[in-house]
Amino acid sequence: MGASSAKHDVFQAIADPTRRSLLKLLSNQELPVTVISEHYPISRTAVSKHLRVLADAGLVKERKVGRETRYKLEPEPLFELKDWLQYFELFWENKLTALRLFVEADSDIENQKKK
Amino acid sequence: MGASSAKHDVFQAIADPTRRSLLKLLSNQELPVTVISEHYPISRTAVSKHLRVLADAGLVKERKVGRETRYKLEPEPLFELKDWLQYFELFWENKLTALRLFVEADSDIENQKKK
DNA sequence: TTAATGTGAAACCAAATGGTTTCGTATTTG
DNA sequence: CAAATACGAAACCATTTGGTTTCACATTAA
Repeated sequence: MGASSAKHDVFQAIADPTRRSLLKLLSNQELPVTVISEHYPISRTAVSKHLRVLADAGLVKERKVGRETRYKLEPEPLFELKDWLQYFELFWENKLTALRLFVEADSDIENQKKK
Repeated sequence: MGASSAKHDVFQAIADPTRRSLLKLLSNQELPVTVISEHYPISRTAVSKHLRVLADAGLVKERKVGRETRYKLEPEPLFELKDWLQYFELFWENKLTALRLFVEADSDIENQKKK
C-alpha cells in the first residue's frame, strides 16, 4: 500500500478553517488537547474531534505522555496537495502567457487603427 | 475588497473529489454542461450544482453561448492554496533536515558503540 | 486512598452537503 | 409554429458535519 492509507482525505481535512488553524498552531510545537483548546471558542471535545480528523488524514501525530495526549504537525501528507496543485500551475502560467500575448496583440490592433 | 470575495471557499470547493475532477476536465477545454455531465455517473443537475460551487469560489467561469452554458477553468484562486501550502513547506524541509541530522547522529552512536 | 486533572466515547442536535426528480424557460431546429 | 434541446430553480431526501453535554476511565497530586 502507498503512503495514503488515510481514512480521511487530506483535501477534506483542510477544508475546515478550524482545522487549518490547528495545523499552523501545531506546526512548531507539540501541545496537549487542553492547551490547544484554549485557543478556540469551541469545546475541548470539539477540538478533540477536529484533531482526530487531522490524525486520520495523517496530518497530525499524537503521543501519550502521562494523562496528556500531545499533538504535533505531520506535514508529509501535504505533498499530495502540492502534487495536485502542480498540475494546475501549468495552466495559470499559460494564462499569464496568454495575457501577455493578448496585450501585445492588442497593441498591434491599436497600431493598425492608427493607420 | 481583496481578491477573495468568493461566496465559497477554495479549500471547501476542492474538498469534493468530483469537483477536483471537474477542474481537471475543464483545465484545457471549455465545455457545456451536458457534455461535462456525460463524464460522470451522477445527474446533469448534480453536476450543475458542483459547477456552481466552483464558480462561487472563482475556480470556473461560465459563458452563455446560445442555449448552452460553457464552463472553463479559472486557476487564479488556486494561488491562495499555494500560499497556504508554502507556509508548511518550511516545516517539511525542516523535517527532512532533522531526519538527515538524526541519521548522522545515529551513525555517531554506531561509531561510539564500536569503541 | 481520595480528589483533581486530561481525555475520548456516546448520545444527541441543527445545519450543510450531495444527490434526486420535476418543472419552467430560452433557444434551436424541423 | 411545433418539437427538441440545454439548462437552472425548486422541492425534497439521506447522510455527513460540526457542535454540544454527559459520562467513564486513566493518571497524577494531596
